[in-house]
Amino acid sequence: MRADARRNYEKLVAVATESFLANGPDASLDDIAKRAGVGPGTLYRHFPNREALLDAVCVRWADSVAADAAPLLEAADPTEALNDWLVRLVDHVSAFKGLASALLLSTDRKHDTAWVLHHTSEELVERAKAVGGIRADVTTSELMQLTSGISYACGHSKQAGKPTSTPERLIGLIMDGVRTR
Amino acid sequence: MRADARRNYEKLVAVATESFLANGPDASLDDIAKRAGVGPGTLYRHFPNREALLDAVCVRWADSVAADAAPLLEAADPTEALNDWLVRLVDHVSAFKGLASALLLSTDRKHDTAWVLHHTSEELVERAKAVGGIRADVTTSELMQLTSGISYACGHSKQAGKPTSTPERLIGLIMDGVRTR
DNA sequence: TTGCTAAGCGGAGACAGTCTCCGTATTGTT
DNA sequence: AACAATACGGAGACTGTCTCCGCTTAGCAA
Repeated sequence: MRADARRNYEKLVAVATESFLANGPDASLDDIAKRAGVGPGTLYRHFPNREALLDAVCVRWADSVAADAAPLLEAADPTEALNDWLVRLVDHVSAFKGLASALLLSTDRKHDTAWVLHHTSEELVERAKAVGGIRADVTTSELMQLTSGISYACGHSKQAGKPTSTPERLIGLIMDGVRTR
Repeated sequence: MRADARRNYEKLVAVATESFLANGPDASLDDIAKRAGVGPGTLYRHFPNREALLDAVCVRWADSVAADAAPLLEAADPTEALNDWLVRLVDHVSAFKGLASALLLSTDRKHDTAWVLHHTSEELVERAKAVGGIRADVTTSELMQLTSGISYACGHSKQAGKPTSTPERLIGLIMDGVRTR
């Protein structure tokens, strides 16, 4: 890859992140190109469609989120650690304006980013199961579905200006159904 | 309202329902107008923007869903009735391609449609609480948030072709956290 | 250095969708 | 039958997506 190509690629991802965050996932691509100081042609060569650009943006995001889990993996109480992780996940996805909620639903090993999140979650789930903290019949995918759903719901009811229950509370309800007793 | 105006209004809602179902919430409005045999101007006078048309479509839908709850209100086991209702709600929202998921998040009395759904749910929740079937600290809004989240997650993971847990299962998990014991 | 070439750039423009304006047509009433 | 008031609908301005292709530039080899 030529140096100028790499430069433009980086710049585009950076600008796109900013713009998606500010204007939601429908931000104008031509506008992103302009802000990055390149023509639309350049943007579309690097990222054939909106999805691809969104993906690239999410990749960077997901890595930083997954890094967040490291301390939780060594926590004394794995069940509480799992609880914390799910709350953080909701917070992160919300902060990212739902751009990434699709990633939580993926179990695709080929899609690196999604896999990182799924895998990280799985480790925490397994640790909690190992100490008998949560039911053995609950799968990581199920928790991811519920978590992404909560992110969605929190994001959208907040957007509508409604008084909304906190992510902590909703994750808490889920965990109440999942914890052994 | 003039007779021709009413006719066009009805036709537009009917065609829009069909088109949104077929093409998702981004279906072309000019195309809907054309199919309804009217000009774009007519569509936009009746419905100043996409949101308004979507709303009108959802109104009809929500009424039919709420009607579905009638028998459940008299069920012998209110807790199971609530469980059933939530599952149906997810099914309905999914069948409606998520067009209406926003409605579940609203607690707005002024928005008739959303209110019908919220109110119906509330009755079922209250009945379940009355017999001590579910925790008193759980609110209808919280259940609606979780339910709409599940609809979202099921819809999107299905769309991505992933093996996905059933709505019954996920609602079941929620109910496990909410039931008294 | 210089010159070459593949890789990359970016703008013009085709296309599709949203929404508005306003002259024309239709309705329902007197 | 005539006349308001109401409603219609198409032309077109505007915005955004995405493609095509002539031009530019980086990187390499002599």
